[in-house]
Amino acid sequence: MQRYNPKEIEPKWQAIWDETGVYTTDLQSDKPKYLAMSMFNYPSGAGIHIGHAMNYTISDVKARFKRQQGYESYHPVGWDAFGLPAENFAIKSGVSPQQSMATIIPGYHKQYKAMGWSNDWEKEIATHLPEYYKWTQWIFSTMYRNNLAYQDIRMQWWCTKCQTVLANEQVIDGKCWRHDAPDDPLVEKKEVKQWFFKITDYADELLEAIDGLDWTDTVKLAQKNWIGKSTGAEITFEIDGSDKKLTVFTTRPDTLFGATFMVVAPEHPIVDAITTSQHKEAVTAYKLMAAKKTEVERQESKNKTGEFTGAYASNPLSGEKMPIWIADYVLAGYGTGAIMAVPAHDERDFAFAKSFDLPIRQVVAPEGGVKRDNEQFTEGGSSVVFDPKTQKYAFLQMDHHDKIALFAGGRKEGEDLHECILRELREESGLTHIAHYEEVCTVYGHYYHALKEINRRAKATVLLVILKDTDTVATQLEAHEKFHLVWLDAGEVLAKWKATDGGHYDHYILALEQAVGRAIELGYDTTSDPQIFARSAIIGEGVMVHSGPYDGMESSEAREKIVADLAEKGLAAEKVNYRMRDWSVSRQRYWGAPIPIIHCAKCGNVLVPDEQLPVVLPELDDFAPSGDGRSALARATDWMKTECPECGGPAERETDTLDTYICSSWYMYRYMDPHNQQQIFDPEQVKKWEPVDFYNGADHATAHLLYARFIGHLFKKLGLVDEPEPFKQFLFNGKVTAADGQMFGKSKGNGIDPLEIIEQGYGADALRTYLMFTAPLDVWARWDPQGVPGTYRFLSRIWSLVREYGESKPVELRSEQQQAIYRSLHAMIRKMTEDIEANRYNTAIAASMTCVNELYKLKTQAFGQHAVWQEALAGVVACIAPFAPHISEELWHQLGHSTSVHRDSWPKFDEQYLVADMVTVAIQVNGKLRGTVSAPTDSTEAMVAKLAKADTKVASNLADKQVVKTIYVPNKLLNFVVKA
RNA sequence: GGGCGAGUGGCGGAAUUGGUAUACGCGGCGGACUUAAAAUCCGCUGGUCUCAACAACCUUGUGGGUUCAAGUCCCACCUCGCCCACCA
Repeated sequence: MQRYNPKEIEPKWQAIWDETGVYTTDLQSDKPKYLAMSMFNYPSGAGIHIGHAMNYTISDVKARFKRQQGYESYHPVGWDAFGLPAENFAIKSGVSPQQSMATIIPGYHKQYKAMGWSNDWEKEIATHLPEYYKWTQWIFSTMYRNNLAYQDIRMQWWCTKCQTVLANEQVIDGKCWRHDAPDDPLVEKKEVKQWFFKITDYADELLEAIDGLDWTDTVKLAQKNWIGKSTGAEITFEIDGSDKKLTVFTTRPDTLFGATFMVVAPEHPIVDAITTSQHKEAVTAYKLMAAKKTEVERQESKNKTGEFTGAYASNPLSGEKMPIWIADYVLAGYGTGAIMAVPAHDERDFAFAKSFDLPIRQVVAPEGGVKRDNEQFTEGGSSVVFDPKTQKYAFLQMDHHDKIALFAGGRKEGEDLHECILRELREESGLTHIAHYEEVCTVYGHYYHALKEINRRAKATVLLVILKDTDTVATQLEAHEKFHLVWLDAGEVLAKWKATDGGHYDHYILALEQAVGRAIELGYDTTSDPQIFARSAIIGEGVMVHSGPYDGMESSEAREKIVADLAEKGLAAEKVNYRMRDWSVSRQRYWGAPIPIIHCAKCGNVLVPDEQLPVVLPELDDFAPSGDGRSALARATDWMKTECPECGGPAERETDTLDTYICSSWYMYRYMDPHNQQQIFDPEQVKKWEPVDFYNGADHATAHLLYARFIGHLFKKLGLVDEPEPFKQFLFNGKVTAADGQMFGKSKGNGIDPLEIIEQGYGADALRTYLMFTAPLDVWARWDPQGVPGTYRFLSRIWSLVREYGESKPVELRSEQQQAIYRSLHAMIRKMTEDIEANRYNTAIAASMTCVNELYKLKTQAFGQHAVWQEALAGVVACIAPFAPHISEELWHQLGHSTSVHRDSWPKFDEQYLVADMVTVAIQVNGKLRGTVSAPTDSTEAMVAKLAKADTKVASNLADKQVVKTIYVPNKLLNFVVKA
């Protein structure tokens, strides 16, 4: 018998598929459509690697499955050809990127075909070809005409040695990627005029549409985070001795009374106007320093830096004077570039206040304990008491159990709060010799007063009390107060409280942390762990304190009330902010689509008329940036000099090119009408084919997906599409790593070359099947050198089975033999149909393996030419065809078919073959498996119970015991609940 | 620091969503075929105890809980991975 030899059959069928156009999609077809694709490839000299093999096989399987199911299925192919790597290669080698692409891309054709991917090559696209980028430019023009494109000056990285602008990814550890030696200069920032798309206009609708997408959850979350919507308010502050006002954005207007200073970004325009002459020098120096700082430096320095401007703002509610500082932790590009600093409730403000010794005032009191009915409100305080000599804290311990509490009590009518707390301490502990005390925080707590039998809600001010000595006077405990004084480490008590669930001690824990943290700061406590007890900002909701008329309100309520009150005076307004910025679309680079703008001295920026598109990228000899911040195009004088489309006078072309993200943000639409010369695409045709049914990639690709969605939403507004979302389903698939879990990489030299695996004789089919089988698609797969031989063996078994069948003689099959074959076949068809649909390729393949194993067993009974065997083998071949297209096509033909297995061949499963006469029912005693019985399908409980009791093992477990009840799940299990 | 996710045999991973844990594959062991090897085919393969079998008990990161029944649900903890990271 002829052996399974992929080296023979794979090239054979690849050639036949090419000739017959099996994978050519009829975009006008009346069949239901299906469009499956992976993110298109960036062509480089390296060719495809194992990651590509994974990505494209995933969408190929999906496309093939649908094609076999009778869909007009389309698996398009294209090249994301513009971009930096090709340009850098051109600069180094002197070969134009146009020429490199012309040699590289045909190389990919061979590799894609060797993998057996069912691409439609008639509709191939490439973003660097004028016929494509004509429409990329048209998108720019469309943005411009719809007031969605504008020019602005932004800071850009600049390498003084290269005399060129750098992209973010070219800045490595603060230095230029080509000049990173120790004596090379740090990159600088330079102001550059750039083009932007106003994607922020679409922020809200792009955010809202996310929930309706059938995408991997983490990717949806990444989209949301990128957009970064936050709701809050803008509040306006008056500045002392100036008619200028300072507006800030905050999500916590409720903490306004806790604002103790203001911070503005160093680049904020107000800085120069308000800085007093005394502080001018220092502020200017700080601004310079901040401008030079790289991102890395900013992140390295954990300590907050800043400079006082000498100016003061007034708190619009309390009238309090607050110093205005500048600091680079406030970003010019977000909100208004200025904040009100609330150190008690914001980590960054807290750190800043500590650095510069600015006041910290708590205004939100967290609430702990469990809320109960009919609570009585009390006001009072607690004390955290420390003895520096023994380095221990004093607590109360209940006489009868080990509950530990702070000293606490309610305030009497007319009593001073601090007096009250110290009085309670004296009465409960007898401690009176106090060296120092101060307020550390205020908390609210719910508790049950066991002796008075009432529920309480208490507002407690917490004092840190430092003792002179531990001498005591007699305690004055009331009859019900049965507790005594104990000295403990703060860490022990904290651990104990934290271990108690239910949140009963939450407010105590906070009070203890704050108090101990303060004792450490003051230098009294030298033994508690400063990591655990570091004082920090109090984040979250609570009850308002130290906030004048808002005291006692819930913070969420105060938030609205304060904004409303200020709004009446025109000093505040609700405001939504987005983290997302407008899309910077211009690059001072050669290898991209030229921006279709002409600069005229008389008319300003003028759009190149649509009929003059494309603005063709001229071929040059030198592709390096021109040194003045412009691309190499600035040296292409003939190209650059043109006339103004409006006045006909002399004018210059824009020398910036478009960000490659634009090219990739609309390519899916071009796939649907790739050869259109008249328009970007025919809207009617796209409306038939949109959206992409299945899209996958091994990256969150947050920016790419967001930009593509933006284009979709814009096209919807323009009436070019019906569906604003371009990708219906997106699967974020895992990558392939080395066997040891390390990433594959050129530098590591551990790469796996898919073509080499194919060449070794295992073939593309075994490789494809292995990649889809080894792990769920969203899990990172580890490369197992034994894996491909394993799937090769599986395919060989199918091969042998079909070949043996072909050489066999006719046989008779008994009805139960036929049934057994059918049951096995249809179980596989059902499982594979469902699993491939749901992207569970690994279990789909497992189902086909199970079926093949069963057929091997059945084969020993009776094997030979018979309609049932013929059907079973054809079914197996058809079902593995999406994974292993070559072998299945070969065997399909060997089984007598004359048309391709890859169209309209997917078998349907029939439930009738899956219903068994007998089922295995598990028998449990008290939930433990004690045996199984074989019973007719849909047996009654009584019938199964009878069978079960006949089982010796079950019977022995039931002996001497009384059956209390039974649980019966038909066709599944019977559970006897017994007691001795 | 914040967010998300995951811990199941020697390994990659299954488990119809609360109902027989370890499907399928890899690896390992044994057998058949062969002069022999490779290839192929068949069988066994979670642990403890045991020469072996039977039986029993244990087992889904750890500890508790809910339930007739928990890998699956709830609470706490441990470990790992990923993404974001001064966004007010």
